[in-house]
Amino acid sequence: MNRKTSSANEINKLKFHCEMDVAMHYVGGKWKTVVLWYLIEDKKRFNEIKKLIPNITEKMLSIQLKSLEEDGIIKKEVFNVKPPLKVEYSLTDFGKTLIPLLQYLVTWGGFVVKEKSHSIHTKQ
Amino acid sequence: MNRKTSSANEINKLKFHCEMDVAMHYVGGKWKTVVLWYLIEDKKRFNEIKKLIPNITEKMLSIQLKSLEEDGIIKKEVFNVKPPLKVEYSLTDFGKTLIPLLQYLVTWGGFVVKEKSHSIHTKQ
DNA sequence: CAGCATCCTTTATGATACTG
DNA sequence: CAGTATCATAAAGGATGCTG
Repeated sequence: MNRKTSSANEINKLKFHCEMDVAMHYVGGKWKTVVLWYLIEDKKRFNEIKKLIPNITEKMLSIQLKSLEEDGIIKKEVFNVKPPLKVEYSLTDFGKTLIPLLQYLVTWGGFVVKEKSHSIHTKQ
Repeated sequence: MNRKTSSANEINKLKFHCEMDVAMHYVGGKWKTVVLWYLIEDKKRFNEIKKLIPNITEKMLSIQLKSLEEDGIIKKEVFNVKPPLKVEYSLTDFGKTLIPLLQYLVTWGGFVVKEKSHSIHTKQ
């Protein structure tokens, strides 16, 4: 695999130094991977996601959903115009290409929790 | 896989909401994955990494390397005490468990660059 | 229900100069 | 060579109240 990534990539006016930058643009930050994780299973409504992630604020959830939608990772469907609104979020086909990555992240995270809780790992 | 992650995990005094939080703690941020990517191949010196990532500042590289070392992902070896110093950074065994993830990230990033540059993907 | 607006604090990142 | 110190901005995150 090529590590000599001296040329910059450009996607929608954004410049990236390397493929890693590109990937992290889509899944980086504190919340995106968590939100996406809960959308793998099935489409969900705003408050469903909110309840699944107790410590996220409505503002942050709103920002993440908007960002993911703009990036084409998820799609938003509005089912009625008058309150109470019904809105559903789901992965796009493009977003589904992230599933293996999300699964690996969760698996690795779980692995680390086990390792660390058993104090197998120490600082080197 | 279990998505009901209501219980918090704790690693070295840090609390995490779910496995995803844990994983992102180790590889999140703008630089960590990039730095780690260049360390897969072989151990490297500070200025070697710096040259491979032209737009990183010494300060940021220093912060990332310190953080990765504290997390046990990389190890630092100092070979002489008097300037000019020789310091080498390399992945620990624990850090090497991240390699598949890093490879997937780069592969996915490359895939996206291709897709987007061909305008196959549009906002939904 | 599904958000947005506002104000605020905390992290992250950056530019530049300097040191053992 | 391998960093640190300082000053600064930008981005992320959060609390609270309000709205169509």
